[in-house]
Amino acid sequence: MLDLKQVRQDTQDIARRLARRGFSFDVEAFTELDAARKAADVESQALLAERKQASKKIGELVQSGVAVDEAKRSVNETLDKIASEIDAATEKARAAGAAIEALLLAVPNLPADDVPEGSDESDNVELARWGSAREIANPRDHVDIGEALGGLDFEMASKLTGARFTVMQGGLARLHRALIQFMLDMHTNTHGYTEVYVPYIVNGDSLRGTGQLPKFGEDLFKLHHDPDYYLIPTAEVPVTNLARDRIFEAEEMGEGLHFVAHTPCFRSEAGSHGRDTRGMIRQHQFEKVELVSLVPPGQSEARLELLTSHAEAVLQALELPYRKVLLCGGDMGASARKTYDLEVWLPAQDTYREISSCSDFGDYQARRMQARWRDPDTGKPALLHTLNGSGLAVGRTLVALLENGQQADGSVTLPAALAPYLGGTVTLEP
RNA sequence: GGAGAAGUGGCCGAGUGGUCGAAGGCGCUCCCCUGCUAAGGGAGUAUACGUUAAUAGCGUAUCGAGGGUUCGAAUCCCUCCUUCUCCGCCA
Repeated sequence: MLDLKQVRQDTQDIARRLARRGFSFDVEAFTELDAARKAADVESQALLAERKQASKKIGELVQSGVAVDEAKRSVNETLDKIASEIDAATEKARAAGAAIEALLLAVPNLPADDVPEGSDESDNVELARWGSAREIANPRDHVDIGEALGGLDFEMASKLTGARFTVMQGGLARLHRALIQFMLDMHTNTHGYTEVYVPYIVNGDSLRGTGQLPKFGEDLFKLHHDPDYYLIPTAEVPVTNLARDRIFEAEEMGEGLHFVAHTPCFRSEAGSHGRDTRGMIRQHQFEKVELVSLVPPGQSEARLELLTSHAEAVLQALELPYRKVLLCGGDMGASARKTYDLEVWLPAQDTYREISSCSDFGDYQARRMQARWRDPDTGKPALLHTLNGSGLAVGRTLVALLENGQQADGSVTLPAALAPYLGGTVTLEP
């Protein structure tokens, strides 16, 4: 969330900047709530101070030998007067504080200055293209290719569970697993990330930390458990929350903490919009290799470029044509202040589709989860900056490899980089 | 799942109803001393909110979380969470 102090100070400016991402910030409502909170705060604090003084006085008298009843009598007047007011005043202050908190939690992050204005994906800006699509006459989509290979079965999955799930077997299941290993190895061996294994089920605090709650609960699979448990929608949640309520020393922070994790991701919203009903583009369950960076403030902009390049390196190694897109304000996730999407070329769809999303969150998530480090210059705890990006979405990578590697004879040719992970072969035969 | 023990500041660790935001130690910062190294002396060292020009003062809150008792709670009571030990179960 945003810094309450900053919002209070630069209210108009904040509202103007939020408007660039299509969020209308109710300045009047905020100002009113904040004033009410302040008034309630001052009132309850004054009453508490009064009671504290009176109690202290009783304590002093008792210590000096005065009987307790006697001591109480001497300050009774004050206490009687305020006893009834304190409950009401503190409750009022608590409610007013909660109201501000709720309002603030619903406000998205301020977009970075270079984020283009716009309301939806049509206002996104294409920055670069890499690779060139191979000419494929009458390209088949991954569903046809996968079923022809005998490795992709959506009907079986719907029998086991329902719509929006996949069963893979044989060479495809192996390719799927190989992709995960390949990505993890690249990020740990050449990009310097630390691999972590994390829970796939998280609590509400973690989801509030990264911003999925309170606003986007309908996108989550919630378990029957008390207290509330949720299946993770992305590894971003457990991995970023590794820093929740922590203060890192400058030495352990170094140039930043960089984690990579492979996890399944569970999304309930997928499918409710009727988009991508065919194939494994949009599933309730999919695998992702996720990059998460926690860096000292001021370093997140540079880190975003680096992190994005790490995701690009996977696409390049897999020889998949893609483009890099800068999201406009209206298309970004609420917590992000700047996001690059990497979109891979899908011949059958004759278009680029998102395969990675890399975002800089500034201190927005860190403030929610109180992820801090001890700033060596001041000696004081200061909020970290957080980033994450997919490196890559595994299911969609598989789709892209099938569609881009398809041959006229029904086989699929895979990039050489995968050979070590596939027992030396780079061809999938029907 | 059962039985016990414990959760205090960056860390360790005192504190069972009163002036305790909290002794002491470690770590850290500044100063002094010391011709190296090591050691020594002194001062300071939580966070949030409010007030303020102020990162100065002052006020309020915070001792796992939430309730309760009390004029007053780190301290007493209740519920929950977590950790540890033992038992059960289990990949």
